[in-house]
Amino acid sequence: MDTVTEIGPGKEPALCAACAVRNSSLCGALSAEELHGLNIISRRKTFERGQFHVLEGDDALEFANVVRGVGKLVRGAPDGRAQIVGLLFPSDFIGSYASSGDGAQEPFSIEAASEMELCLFPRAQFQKLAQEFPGLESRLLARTLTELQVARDWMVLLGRKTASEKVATFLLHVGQRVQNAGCHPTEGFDLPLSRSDIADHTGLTVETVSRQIGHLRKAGVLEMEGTRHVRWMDHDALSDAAGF
Amino acid sequence: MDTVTEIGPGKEPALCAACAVRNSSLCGALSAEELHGLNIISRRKTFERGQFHVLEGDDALEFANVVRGVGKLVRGAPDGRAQIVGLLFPSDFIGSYASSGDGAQEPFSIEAASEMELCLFPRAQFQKLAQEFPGLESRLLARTLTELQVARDWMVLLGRKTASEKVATFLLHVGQRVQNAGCHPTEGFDLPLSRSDIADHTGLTVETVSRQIGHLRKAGVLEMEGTRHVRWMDHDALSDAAGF
DNA sequence: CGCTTAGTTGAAGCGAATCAAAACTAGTGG
DNA sequence: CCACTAGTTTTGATTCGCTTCAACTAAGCG
Repeated sequence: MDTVTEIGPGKEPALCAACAVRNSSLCGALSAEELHGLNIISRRKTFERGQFHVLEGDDALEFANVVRGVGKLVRGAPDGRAQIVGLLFPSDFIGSYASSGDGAQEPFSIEAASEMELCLFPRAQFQKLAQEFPGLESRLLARTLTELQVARDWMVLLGRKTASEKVATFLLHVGQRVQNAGCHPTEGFDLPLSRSDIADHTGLTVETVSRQIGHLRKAGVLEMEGTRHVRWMDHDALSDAAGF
Repeated sequence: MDTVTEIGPGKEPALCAACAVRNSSLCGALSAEELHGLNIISRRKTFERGQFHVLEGDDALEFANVVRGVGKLVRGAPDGRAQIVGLLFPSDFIGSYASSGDGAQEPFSIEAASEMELCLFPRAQFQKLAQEFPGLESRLLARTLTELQVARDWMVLLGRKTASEKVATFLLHVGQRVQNAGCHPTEGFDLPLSRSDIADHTGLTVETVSRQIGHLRKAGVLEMEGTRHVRWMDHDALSDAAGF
């Protein structure tokens, strides 16, 4: 549960042109020249489950793309309460990019939910690139708008949905995201989050999450193998259970 | 409770250079030339309390700036449950601007919480302007990032705060926003939202909101005149009650 | 002044949290 | 391979905070 400075294969030179998330990430729209600019300033870093990329309140020094794995954006209270305000999947961009202003603070911690690989860009250098290539900023705006939409959708869940609706919605969303990443539509997937993470994302407790998953299984909406693998989901029934 | 097509003073020509929110809004960073471009395409429209600017699912045809009053971003469920996912104060920008893609749908309804005046820009024309003047897009990005931060902060409230913390936090936030707009720091203000709106924003019921405000008053944290006017707040005590 | 809507207050019920413990998993070392 | 430990998930019993339902009060408006 500590910040990682150097792990696994450690720093690796980035090879943007051959990158796994090249097309779906921010980098997708860049020309060869622009891509080269990114290539020079980027480096790879791997995180094991539970390790932090940044901590709430740290100085923001880097931007990043998720290359592999799943991450959590966590806001924590001193008394132990925690809320996951967003999930990070491959090709997602990390960091509150604003063209002006440096000395920014990280608004939440970023923790690896599974083994996770990031492609890091030093803040100042990335900002300079973004000013040279306005296409980068456009794409950042589009991504930020999507994130805002996702966040507001989740606000509806947190404010107005019941426990069972929350869990059903969560499974539906994660199922979609995971399957998009893997590109195989209907054969099950591994949940990237623990029960405790699901609780912190849905505003529930571990016990309630566990019970609600149990209900969905008994109702035949869902079939699981172990605690993490979802074998299949009745998408329509789950969609009903998710409730609007 | 219907969409308004033409009301009050109705369409007015915009006079950007003399606009009340000229400096704090998106328009603040524009040159005389750019401002002129906006001036030509914009028009003013006034909404009475309860009237809608757009409805969830409508085609998105316009962007706007809030000039006066307060608005609500509302997502509603068929069964009557509603969640306010954001508030609009003077100088706030309205509309999910993405440089590409037209045919967008409004993701939520926008309703006037008090009398409200907007400065409207036709979608296509505004997009063209934004492409000509990249400074506009930069500022849009900065604003969108702020909104995202606000939304995520609110997720923490919805997911993990108690009823009394929610209400205290709400009062603190609205107090700040209203006083920023008016620029008088410590002499009380009018709540722009009804109890029912507060409930829909905090994920509570009207009754609970009412009771919690009552508690805060009895505790001497807050003094009110009627149901809408806050005479003064013990900022420190309220901040404690808001809880992190 | 009566009518309608908004806000407050009280009593009862319920959904999710809390508390407690058992079942299961995964990792470690003998 | 199994015993041991630590962590996660499930299950059960109980409690509590908020909702629901209902009545009442205050405020706005013809």
